[in-house]
Amino acid sequence: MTTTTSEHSGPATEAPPFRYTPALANAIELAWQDRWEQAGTFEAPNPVGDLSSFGDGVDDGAADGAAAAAAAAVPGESFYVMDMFPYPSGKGLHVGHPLGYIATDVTGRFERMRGKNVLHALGYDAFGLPAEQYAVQTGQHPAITTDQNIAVMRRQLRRLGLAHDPRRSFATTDPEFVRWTQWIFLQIFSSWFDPDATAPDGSRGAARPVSELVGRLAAGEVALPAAFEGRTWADLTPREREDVLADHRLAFVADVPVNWCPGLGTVLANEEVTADGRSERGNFPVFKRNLRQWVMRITSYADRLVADLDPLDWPEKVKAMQRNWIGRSEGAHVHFSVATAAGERDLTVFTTRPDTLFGATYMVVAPEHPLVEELLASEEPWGADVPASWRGAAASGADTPAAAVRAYVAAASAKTLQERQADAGAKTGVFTGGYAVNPVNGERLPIFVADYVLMGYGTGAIMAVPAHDERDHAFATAYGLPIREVVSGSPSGVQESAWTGDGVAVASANDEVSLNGLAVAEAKHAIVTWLERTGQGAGTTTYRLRDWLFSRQRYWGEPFPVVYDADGRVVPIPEDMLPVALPEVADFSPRTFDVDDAASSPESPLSRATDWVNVELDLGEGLQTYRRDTNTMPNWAGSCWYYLRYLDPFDADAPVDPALERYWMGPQPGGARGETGGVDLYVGGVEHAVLHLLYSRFWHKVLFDLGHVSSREPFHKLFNQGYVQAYAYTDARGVYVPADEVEEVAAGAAGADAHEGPTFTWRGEPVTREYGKMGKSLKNMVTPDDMYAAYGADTFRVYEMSMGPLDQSRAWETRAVVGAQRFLQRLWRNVVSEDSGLVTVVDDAPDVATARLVARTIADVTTEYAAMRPNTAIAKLITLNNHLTSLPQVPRAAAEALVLMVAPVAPHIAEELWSRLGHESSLAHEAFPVADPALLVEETVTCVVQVAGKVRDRLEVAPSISDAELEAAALATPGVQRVLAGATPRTVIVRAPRLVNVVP
RNA sequence: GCCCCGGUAGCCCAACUGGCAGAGGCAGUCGGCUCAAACCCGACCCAGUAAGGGUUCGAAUCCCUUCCGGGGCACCA
Repeated sequence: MTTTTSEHSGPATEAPPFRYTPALANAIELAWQDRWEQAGTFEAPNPVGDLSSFGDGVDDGAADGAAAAAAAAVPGESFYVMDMFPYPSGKGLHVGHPLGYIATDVTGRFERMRGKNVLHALGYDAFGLPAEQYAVQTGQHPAITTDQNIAVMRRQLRRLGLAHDPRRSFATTDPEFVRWTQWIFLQIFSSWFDPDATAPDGSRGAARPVSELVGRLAAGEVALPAAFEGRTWADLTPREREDVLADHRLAFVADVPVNWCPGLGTVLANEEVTADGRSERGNFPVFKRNLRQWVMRITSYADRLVADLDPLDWPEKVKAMQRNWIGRSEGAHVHFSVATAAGERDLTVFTTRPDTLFGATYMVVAPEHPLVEELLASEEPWGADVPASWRGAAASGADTPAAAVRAYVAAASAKTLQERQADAGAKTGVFTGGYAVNPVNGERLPIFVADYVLMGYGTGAIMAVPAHDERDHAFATAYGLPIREVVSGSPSGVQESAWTGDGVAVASANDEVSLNGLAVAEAKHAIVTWLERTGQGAGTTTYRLRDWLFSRQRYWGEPFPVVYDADGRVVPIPEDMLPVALPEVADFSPRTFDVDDAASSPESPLSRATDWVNVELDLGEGLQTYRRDTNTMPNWAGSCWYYLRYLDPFDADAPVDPALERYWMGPQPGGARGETGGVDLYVGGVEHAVLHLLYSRFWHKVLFDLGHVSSREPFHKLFNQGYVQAYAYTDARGVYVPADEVEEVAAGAAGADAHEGPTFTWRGEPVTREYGKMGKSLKNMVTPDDMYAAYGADTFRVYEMSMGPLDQSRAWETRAVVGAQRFLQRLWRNVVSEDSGLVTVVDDAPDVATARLVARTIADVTTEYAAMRPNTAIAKLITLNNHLTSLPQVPRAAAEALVLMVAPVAPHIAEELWSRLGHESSLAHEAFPVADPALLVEETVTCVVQVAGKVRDRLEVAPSISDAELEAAALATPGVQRVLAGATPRTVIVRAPRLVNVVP
């Protein structure tokens, strides 16, 4: 293409006719975007299958590198680069949104020029709340809204010139995609976690088909649960069998304590509830309720999810957040026996400090603990020796433990999670009237109910060791309970405050075991050994991670591919009947409630589609009436596996052809993708550190265990890009004013406060500056469309990439964009005459200085691009460009190298210049320049001569100079001579060829 | 409260395993082009690295303390 234009950048200007103006930039960009699309330039060939060649008939541009590459074998080296895919919100993009997309595009284009087969595509995460809420308001089906939003977003992003393979784009709402999401769900449903199985990577404990478990149950190798004692597998009804299997399935329906959010009308996963007990979306109160819901047994994988973080090339911060969330902690279960009205009961506690067992002085159970009711059965009055403070709040006026505890439990359950956490620190509780026997010394310990112990962690019961646990210490102090030191080391005494540090065990012995004198770690080991030998406990590991609540009471999500028979037994839908599509409904909204109505229950919009819910099917048991599941999957389902579908978007037989998964994602021990395999580069915001990234790792490991994928992790390298933020301004009333109309008054200028920084005015009135998100409500939004119109996409790309390190957040500054534009204008001028439009480069060889600078730039820019530092790469390109500007004539060799190196960040202008330089095909597959090593070696280097660390002189020396020669030369310099003034140096440090330091 | 990351010219940011504090951009100043201005071209100006202490021949870089900013976790037994 050769774009000729006489358009000017503005009406009143007389710019030269071939200047690189925004108008010219736009013309070039649109033309190249069309050409790329028509030629299929960025279509990445698969090694096998329907995408192994380029779009049939569409591609006549055989001259393009992509087509040439496809004709030959697929490159052996693949590079799979991905963005966390967008939710098409319809609100419109601002200049911050494309940051990550540009970054992956730059890296992808660079790697493509390095000869790799680069796969880069973008799909849409299209199920979810905004489209549903819009549907609720307007009655328009969310599918229509979603399609419209996707179309708008596609157009906006296309204008950026992203090198995506358009054939591989999809939305999670596409029926074919939903089909495979449901298929994977059924794979998980049909699997159980066999703790004794070995995974393909050698780890212990792996997913296996449930059919294997059925075989073992039928053969009696695995015992039935206690409820079915005396019966055999063959005796059980189908419903009973399913109940047995549900205890093992990786996806199962169960009555579980869930986070119920009346304001949203749905239940939420733990990860979707904020630390202060509110919904992440909408910020509504959340209550704990027991409800029948789908759950995924992610906790089975807790160990592997922790262990496999190590080999991943991820930011340490994200790894730490995942480790923290999983919260693995090693300790012991210890059995205490409790006498109740109904007889002896076991109270098992979890502790990370079994070495402090001898220091236990009381017990605490969570208000929801099942033992509570048993303890209260007796209804006996308080014993005479029970202090008043143990009897609960005076207001309750309870004269029996049962009444006091019930009042306390009721009060605790009425609290929202938020209230419960707000009260943390103030320890409250009530004595239950019961006692537990400490297995190490037979002491009777009073059992309290207190809400500082959580039912959701460990066993929901603890042994309290006030001397060595701060929480127990606070409670013991408040309730007058004894504090007994069993680990030495407290500086101020344990009566004063708990000692949780290291020390030596004291007062910790019975007839069979003594911990006295042992350090903490040894003492733990000794007591666990004793507990295990005597059957009173065992070493164990627990996790903070909870199983994943997987159902939502919403319309716009994937339906569950199961039905229930007349007995309420879950029956999976056969694979050939997938996908299960959503029914048409009149009302898309779940029933929502008053945000504080804890007693309400969820009611899904699907439950009203009775024709759909009640269905006659033949599922191999004859025609029967079944009931469908009226929940839908959470928004995370599609994003748990979408990265596999880009590889093989049209596969009708599997979510992905295993051969393609191996080629694009397979492990490369010692190579780029390491032993884990996975996507080569995954870029997105840190906000997904635990949610999406943990869930998809879990699904991936199940697919790995079942043999569907060869990689054991989905994402080998993860990169978190920063955010683009912006200044906003408020006037005296606190109302936002348009940021682009605010004027800055320099510090020290007339009228400015000399001591403060710069001040700001809007229409002459002072305004206050604040910093934060970009958005319409703050009147500081700048859109990509604004940038295309004012500068063109290339300038916008260069500016975004040059603002600073990719992983840092940065402030948008529109007035600084002109720097990027000047760079590209100068680049243009170095190749093309602004007056005639003709190419001005000459074929003469570059002078030595230019050749060296070109070589140096190639070497540096290659390093910077490869390390994802486009900001420093651009700085070096600008340096070379400025050097070429200073030459009377630009040599072709230098210009071509520069154009190729600019291509990843500013692809349109680079293609245009490349074309004008006489090349017929796109530079997208052109080899990235390689520096001539001979030119990288400096002829002379500057050696710094220091005396006592201060620079006193400089020498121009050969890089190969020896230490001795250099030392002699340095000592002879006038600078050294002057400072030393005849004295003999004590030491001379020589770091040839760069530095000599003389120590006088 | 605990943990992590950061603080370098007016602003955004560079500086390889410790070795000349400056690559690049914005803003500013001066000059060229111009009737003039903008654009453009050329040149210039600009910090001793948040503060203090330590290690070292030598510290922006390593260690300690403090301050400031950003983020994560927070009754997890």
